[in-house]
Amino acid sequence: MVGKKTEQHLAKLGILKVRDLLFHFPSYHQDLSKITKIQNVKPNNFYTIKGKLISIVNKRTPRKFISITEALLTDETASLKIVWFNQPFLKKSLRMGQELLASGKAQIGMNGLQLTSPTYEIFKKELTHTGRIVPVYSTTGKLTPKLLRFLIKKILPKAKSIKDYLPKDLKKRQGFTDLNAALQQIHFPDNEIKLKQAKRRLAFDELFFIQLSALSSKRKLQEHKAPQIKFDKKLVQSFVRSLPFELTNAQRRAAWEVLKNIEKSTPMNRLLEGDVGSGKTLVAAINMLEVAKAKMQSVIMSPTEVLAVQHFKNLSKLFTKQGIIIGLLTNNYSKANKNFSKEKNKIKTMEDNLPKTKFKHLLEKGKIDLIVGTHALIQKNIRFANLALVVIDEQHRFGVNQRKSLKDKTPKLIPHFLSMTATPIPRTLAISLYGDLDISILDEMPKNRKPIKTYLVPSTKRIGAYDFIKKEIKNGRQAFVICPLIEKSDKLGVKSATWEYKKLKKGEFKNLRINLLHGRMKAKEKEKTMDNFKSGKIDVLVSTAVVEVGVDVPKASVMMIEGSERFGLAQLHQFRGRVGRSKYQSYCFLFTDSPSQQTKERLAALVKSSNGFKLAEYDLAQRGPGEVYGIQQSGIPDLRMASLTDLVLIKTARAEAQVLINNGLEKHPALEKKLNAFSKKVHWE
DNA sequence: CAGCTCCATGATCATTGGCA
DNA sequence: GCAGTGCTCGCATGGAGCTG
DNA sequence: GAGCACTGC
Repeated sequence: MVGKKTEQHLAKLGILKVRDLLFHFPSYHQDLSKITKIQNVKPNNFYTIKGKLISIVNKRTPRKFISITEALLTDETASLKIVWFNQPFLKKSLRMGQELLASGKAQIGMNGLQLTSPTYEIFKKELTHTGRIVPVYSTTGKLTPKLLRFLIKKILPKAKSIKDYLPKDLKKRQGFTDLNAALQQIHFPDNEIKLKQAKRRLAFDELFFIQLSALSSKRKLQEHKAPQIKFDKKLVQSFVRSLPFELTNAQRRAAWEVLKNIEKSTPMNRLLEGDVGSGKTLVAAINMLEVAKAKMQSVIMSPTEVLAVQHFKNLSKLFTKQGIIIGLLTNNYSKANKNFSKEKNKIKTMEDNLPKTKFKHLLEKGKIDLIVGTHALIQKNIRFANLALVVIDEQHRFGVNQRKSLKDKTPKLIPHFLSMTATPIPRTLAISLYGDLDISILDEMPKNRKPIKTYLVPSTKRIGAYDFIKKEIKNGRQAFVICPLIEKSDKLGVKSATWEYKKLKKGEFKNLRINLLHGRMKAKEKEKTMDNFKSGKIDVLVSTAVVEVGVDVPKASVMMIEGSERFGLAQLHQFRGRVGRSKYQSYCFLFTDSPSQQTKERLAALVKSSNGFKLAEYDLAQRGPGEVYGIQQSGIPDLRMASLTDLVLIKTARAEAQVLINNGLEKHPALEKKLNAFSKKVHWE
């Protein structure tokens, strides 16, 4: 279809077929449709002018070999000089007296007004590069915007042969244009209105397929059966009562949602969102308890071994009196504890360091009620007797493949799934990202938790902050110092971790044990540093954003963040969550050199609110969905046209997708086909 | 550190006055 | 498969910020 | 000039 050279170039953009090219949407449009009379051209603005070419000259600069082409364009009001660099061929390709259009910025040269390096086009009926609303594409290497426009314009007629996969009645209902028309208009719009319509239609498509794919996989899942775990009110009540603290309302609500969910015979697929410390594990625990009492098994999977061990310890403590057998399975450990009710608060070890084969055997026989482990391990060759509940920590969506791999390990029923994440994604957004999941949110912190005192510190009080840290450390606490960069790439004096580390070590904190942590260190070093910090061998840790999620350093009470304007709110919030994990009052100091009012407001939001969800929403509104922490990892395909902030469109997409699913997709083969292609693209998790 | 992409930039004329 | 014709687009370089 | 499509042989 295209020559091989351009084909190669296009391939770099992922464009292999004509179709891909048609769907290579402009990243934005430039409105060059207004033609200004030369008379009215003023310096330092961008104009499109139209006029006759009355002179064109090539010059050379004396020193360097730069060629300059000067032309004079005249319309009925005046004439204007145009300057191009390094393209002497223009003189040949343009003829005197020709009508030209040129778009560029007007500047004052020594010799008066001129248009510098404008994009130009010989006037004809069908303009493509100027004198209209012009598409601007993302390009690579040798491809230029002009070339791409040329190619696309050439093949645009072929858009007619692509069938519109959206059902007619849907289009009618929503007032959408045809796909063909939308494609025409998205590339070469006739006017703003038609462009908007096209955008809306294409944006809808993107969101629609996300929803459709999510809902259809949700429906598929519901065709399977899951073990029903009867809600045992007394059990839950007595367990909750036995706890040394009270549940938050959010926890009650979430636990209830889950309990009701696993009571059904259709498999649960639910996402539990909650800030660090909001008590997600407890919600899971309540349900795992029920499962165990129903003589079934649950499993909880963590991303790292450290976290798995932490969970193991916590759950062991929690279930002290429940007579549940808990197993831990990681690369280094495999053990199983039984918690007896009679021996007060003592955990009796049933088997420690037992060989993995034996562990697996016990597991398969159903002798272990609750298994804690790492993601990878549990998916390896392990069999369960009757797995009923799978809890996944910090892995937002459980892939179909992984799900399958677990399904094979258990007789006939599909277990219930509960994913937990500490990344607070606003509900509205979460619905569109995780349309196949039900969502529970813990947006409330336990009462006994002291909110972290957060301050935006002016540079004049920096010394005071350091003094404060020293005081805290004297009292046996520890502190983080977070910097946005590793090395000093200071164009605008942004703090870097290495730099800051050196400075502090020599200066303010020279009497303290201080260490550095960043992403370019070797894994072992990182680990060692973290361990040292955790065990209190280090007072101050200077670090970049790599501080591991979920690390628990109880004695850390100060989080100091340099260049805080460079982080998203949600991320700052995550940092803040690393501190204040115990009874001590904790603090967060934000530093910024940015004088901008907007950043100040943003940071002020952080000072005011300790609610991760609110902050994420704020980020969503202020900086757009791309900036919301955690979106990148969500496995959402690139949205070119759609914006995740367009909640109205998301809702309609979801509603329409629901209608389609309910009525049966089979009636719309084109749609089904497209959906399958889409699902294939997305399902690599 | 490398490899890319994105963006801004590139060049000037002619006059004047004093001096040899 | 090869030559001839006619079409469109065609700068160069450096620093910058981003990602693997 | 580089690519490329189209034509005509």
